[in-house]
Amino acid sequence: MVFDDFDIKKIADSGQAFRITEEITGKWRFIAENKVLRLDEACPEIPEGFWSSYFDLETDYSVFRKAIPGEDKFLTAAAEYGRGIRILRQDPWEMIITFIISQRKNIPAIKKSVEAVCSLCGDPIEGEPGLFAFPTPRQLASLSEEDLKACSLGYRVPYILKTSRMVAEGAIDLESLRTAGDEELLCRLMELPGIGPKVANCVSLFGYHRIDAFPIDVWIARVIEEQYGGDFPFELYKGFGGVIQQYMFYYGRTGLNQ
DNA sequence: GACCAGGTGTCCG
DNA sequence: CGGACACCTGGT
Repeated sequence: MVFDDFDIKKIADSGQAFRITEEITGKWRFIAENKVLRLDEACPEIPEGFWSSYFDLETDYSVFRKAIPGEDKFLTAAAEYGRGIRILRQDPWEMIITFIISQRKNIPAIKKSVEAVCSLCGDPIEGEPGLFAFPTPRQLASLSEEDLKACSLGYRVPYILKTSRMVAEGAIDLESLRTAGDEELLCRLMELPGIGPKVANCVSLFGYHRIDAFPIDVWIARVIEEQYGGDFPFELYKGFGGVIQQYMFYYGRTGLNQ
């Protein structure tokens, strides 16, 4: 099985998902769409079906790590350090809003805003008092600017409202984009207000499982600059650059000094 | 109180 | 097309 390549803490800290919470030490809660899963970090039992797919358990990540040349000491270390991270299969709509929110925010602030939005207009989750599903496009589009301002969204409020309206009104069909090519997908996503190259790549990677998508944020840019003199060999990782990106990101942000 | 945080849109050369 | 700049708000 893959349990030598599945690490809840690393996944929670990898910045792909912002509704992961350590409820009690060692006991984690995941919320995705309108579903809740609780896992014990010592012996995680992942149900078949939705959650197995969510954690991408059918993929063998060791294959990706083997593509890293031994001479690349940095990436070799990063991949070992990040072993256990998986590219989650999340909902495209949730990724769009979450990563619009994420711009120029730190992780605690992102989580706070996401939870505020869910509580404000998401459906209550059955059997889970106090927990709410991620809002639908229509639910978000129905909010006022003031409602959203109360979620500490600042200048992102118009981005979120406009994007929600566009999706709710069918100006863009997130489902049909599942079959679009990677480039086409990025272009279509960037037609939405508040989505530029970085967010579009995050949505592609985490929402559409385009594991070749390679979001470049300040951390990755820093790593590429400092470790590769600004010239990263993307061609070595064609087809799964996003997995490598996750190792770089996690190591750059969590592992190196700081 | 200043400074910055997992960017984007806009303007200007 | 590249670079500079403003933008809400809270917090490694």
